[in-house]
Amino acid sequence: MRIGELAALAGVSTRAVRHYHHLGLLPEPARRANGYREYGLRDAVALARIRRLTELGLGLEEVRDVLADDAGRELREVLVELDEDLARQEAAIGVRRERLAALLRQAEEHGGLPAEGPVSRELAALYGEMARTAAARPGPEPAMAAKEREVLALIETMAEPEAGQRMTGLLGQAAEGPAAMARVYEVYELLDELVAAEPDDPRVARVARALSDCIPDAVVAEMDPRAWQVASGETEEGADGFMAAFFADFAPAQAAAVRRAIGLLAERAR
Amino acid sequence: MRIGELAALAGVSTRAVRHYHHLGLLPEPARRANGYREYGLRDAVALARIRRLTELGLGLEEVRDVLADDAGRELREVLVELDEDLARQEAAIGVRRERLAALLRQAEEHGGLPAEGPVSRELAALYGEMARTAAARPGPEPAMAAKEREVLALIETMAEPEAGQRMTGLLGQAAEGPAAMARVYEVYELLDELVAAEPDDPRVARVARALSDCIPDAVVAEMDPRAWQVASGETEEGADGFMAAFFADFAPAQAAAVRRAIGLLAERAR
DNA sequence: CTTGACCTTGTCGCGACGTCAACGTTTCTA
DNA sequence: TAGAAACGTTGACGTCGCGACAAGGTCAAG
Repeated sequence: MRIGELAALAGVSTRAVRHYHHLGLLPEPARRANGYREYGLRDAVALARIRRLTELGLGLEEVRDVLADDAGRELREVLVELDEDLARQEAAIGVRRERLAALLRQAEEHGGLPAEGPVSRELAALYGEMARTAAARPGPEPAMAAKEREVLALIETMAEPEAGQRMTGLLGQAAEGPAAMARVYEVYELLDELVAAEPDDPRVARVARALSDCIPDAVVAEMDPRAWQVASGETEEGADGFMAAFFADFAPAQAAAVRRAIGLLAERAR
Repeated sequence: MRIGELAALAGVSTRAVRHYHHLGLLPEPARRANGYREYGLRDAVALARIRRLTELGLGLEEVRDVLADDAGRELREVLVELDEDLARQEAAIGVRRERLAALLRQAEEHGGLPAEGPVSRELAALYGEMARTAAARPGPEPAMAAKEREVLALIETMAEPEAGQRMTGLLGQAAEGPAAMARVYEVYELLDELVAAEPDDPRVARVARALSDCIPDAVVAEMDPRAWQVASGETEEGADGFMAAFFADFAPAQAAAVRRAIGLLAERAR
């Protein structure tokens, strides 16, 4: 047999056969006078075994080890290990398919794939409300509003879906209705004015109070108690660094205002 | 944020972030005076979206397309396609795991993994019988015996398990018992003598008859009718080329003897 | 003699980064 | 104040199982 016949017999490519030679998986056979490799049934048997092992999912190195040791002991271990690996892969694929199915279902129920733009329908609704409010107000939209959208999107993409959507839901409840959202926008403008201020600017306290006043008591009562630690700066170094990034993205005076607002909310929660 | 903080926030490596920059997935942010990249929450949002898409299994090129088009239409198509792909992978893994489980089960029932050495327990038994016969006979084992083992192993590794094991079972039945196997070994020696003979050597006919006489009528009756075509040379060019390799591995006179033996069996089958 | 199907060796490419290398910057510590 | 540890920068190579191509040599048939 020449290499093409051998390869066809085993159902692999000639390139693969040469590759196996190169890796030492399959011994190089004798050559004809013209340099062609000359194979016998022995080689077909060996190649078939290689192919069966690779089809089981073994890497070529593993196949070589198994063929070399030829003990049978090691093969069993490798196969068991391989099966565990396959089980993990299968589980991972299952998870991904479930998430895909969830995404596609959600996309059909209310158009809008969560993987892009606003994540959840709650957040999409909030974005819509903000857009309407901005359109109804004179002048350009406050820069703070855009930043707020970013923060919310980040929270939803990074936190567990449950927690993220709960938070968005709370905020949507806090700014429910055009009037409430209009007040929020006024606070955005106040925050915008702090962009170049010092952290000890007297306006910081007033903005913090205005921000706190935007949140109704019902919402404050349901907020995550861990949030109150943020005001004291405890979480800045710990956890996932999210809050650090959050505050670092603000101007100093803005960060101070937000921090103090959270402190006010903490007091109200008690 | 510097790149390490961003990466930690999103749960990826800094290398991955730079990779995304390189591919144009994530825009290069402004640099500090020292050349460090400076990131904001915007980038964290973008990176989180990239990560979610890649975790769904999209390739980076696909992610870039999706982010660029931002239509949502295309994303749905990609996701559906991806789900089909995952389904295929899942099925393939399932098949592999089933085969693995079958292998391991068989290995426990009677030690000996089919992926190495003799394939089935029938063949292992046959090998054992051959070894005993060879030990009981004077002189070295005929070369033909080793070749026979190779052929049988090849058949079992390449054919469907069912057909291969049936064939081995038949042969085991044909050479059942020490006396029968001893007669087979005598035929092996006759075949060995033909290694340098011409195809028209008068011994060819006698060897063919001896070979045919080794197979009892009960076995002939159960053999695959397609085998009879082999004697006429019909299958040499068709099918999978296995028979071509089979005969090519013999010396010309040996091949002729086997072919004529099959012809004799075909007559007996009628 | 050409054509086309085979064979030879050798090298690059893929996908999503990991992992040096060789160097500069910042920050903590003795 | 020096040095070390821990960051950052760009660039290039390694991974895995071959596929694809280059640039030829060999062989049977028309």
